[in-house]
Amino acid sequence: MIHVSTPFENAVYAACRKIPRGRLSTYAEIARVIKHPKSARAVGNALNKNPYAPQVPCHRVVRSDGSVGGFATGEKKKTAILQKEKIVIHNGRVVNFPEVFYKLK
DNA sequence: GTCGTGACTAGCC
DNA sequence: CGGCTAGCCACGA
Repeated sequence: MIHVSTPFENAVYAACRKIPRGRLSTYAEIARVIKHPKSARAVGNALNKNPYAPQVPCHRVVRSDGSVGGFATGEKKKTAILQKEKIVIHNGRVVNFPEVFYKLK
């Protein structure tokens, strides 16, 4: 039995996939786009399952305060990938956060 | 049907 | 700047 994504999760993945390389977004932003502005936490849960990885760039989603946040395979891994995408991270924080931030919708 | 948990957020000290 | 609290939503047990 394959994992069945809920409409909510599907919406999260769809929004996340729109984030271009070299840019990033936040859990709150995705939550806002999918019409669940208060569900940033639920968004994190959906990305944690993320059956579409690495098709869905869930690593390009960080916290609203600019900190990297969590990652299924480790926060460290997430940071490494983001740095590959030319995103500058220092001490677990996105240095130029407002510059690389990709506003959805 | 109820409870606990989590890759969160905004507010307050 | 850092730490703590309450509120929020979806999901599994």
